Amino acid sequence: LSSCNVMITNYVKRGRIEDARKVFDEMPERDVVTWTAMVSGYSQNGKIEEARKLFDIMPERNVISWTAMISGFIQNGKIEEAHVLFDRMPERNVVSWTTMIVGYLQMGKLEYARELFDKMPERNVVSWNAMITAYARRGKLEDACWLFEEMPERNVISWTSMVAGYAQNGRIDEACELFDKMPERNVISWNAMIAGYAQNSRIEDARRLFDDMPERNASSWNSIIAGYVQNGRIEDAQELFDRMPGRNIVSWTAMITGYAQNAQGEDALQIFSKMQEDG
RNA sequence: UAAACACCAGCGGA
Repeated sequence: LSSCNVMITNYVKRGRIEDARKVFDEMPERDVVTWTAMVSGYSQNGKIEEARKLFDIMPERNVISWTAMISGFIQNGKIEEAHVLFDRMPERNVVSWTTMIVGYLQMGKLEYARELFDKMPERNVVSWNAMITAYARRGKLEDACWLFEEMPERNVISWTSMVAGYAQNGRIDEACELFDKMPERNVISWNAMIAGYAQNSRIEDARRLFDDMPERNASSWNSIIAGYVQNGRIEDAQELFDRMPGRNIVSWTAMITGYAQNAQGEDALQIFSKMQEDG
């Protein structure tokens, strides 16, 4: 039973919902985890009606099943349906509340989300982070900051959200100050800071951070490359591009548009053919 | 083994 559940989970993760369904159909017995995994799987693959169908006929539901269904509606832009279920569910936990709040935040209804946040019986670090991120993204940095200071504990996501918020709103020095104070950083924190510098024409600062990073992913490389491209430093971009391990479609496109914008149509075309050779 | 949060990385789409 649980090995079938694992298979379903793995298929869903890889977007192979039909295969998941096959396993589901052939199982001799199913438990609430099985059903919930399928509901979640259909939701994540945009098949919300199918998810709802299963949800309605599943023999038993727990708070996770309800929340999964709510999350499905939200992911598919149906906030009202989500709220109806939220009101109807027999018990709600902190995840249910936070899911609902995120739904409203994604729709830009910050005031209403905040009401729910204030009303919820208990909050955890994810609830706080969701609010902070939404405020920060929309430039309400004072609100974000207030919550950030108010929250009982902060994790790397809380810090990164604040840094990204300042960086995205052009308050790059405040972002930097916060970044320096971070108790721990991961590659996403570094990337947020690098993108902030690159976007504010502080490409040298971006480069310095990039060189100091303990580890880099494709996003790190592409951010710095794009930064050079945007500042017309196509040779520097090219140099990094050549050194970059595991170039992806984003890297290639950045370079091609870089050459195109610099009226070097020939080079752009050359890169394009190289990309095709590379597969 | 099932539900919620952070990097406006390039181009494009509605």
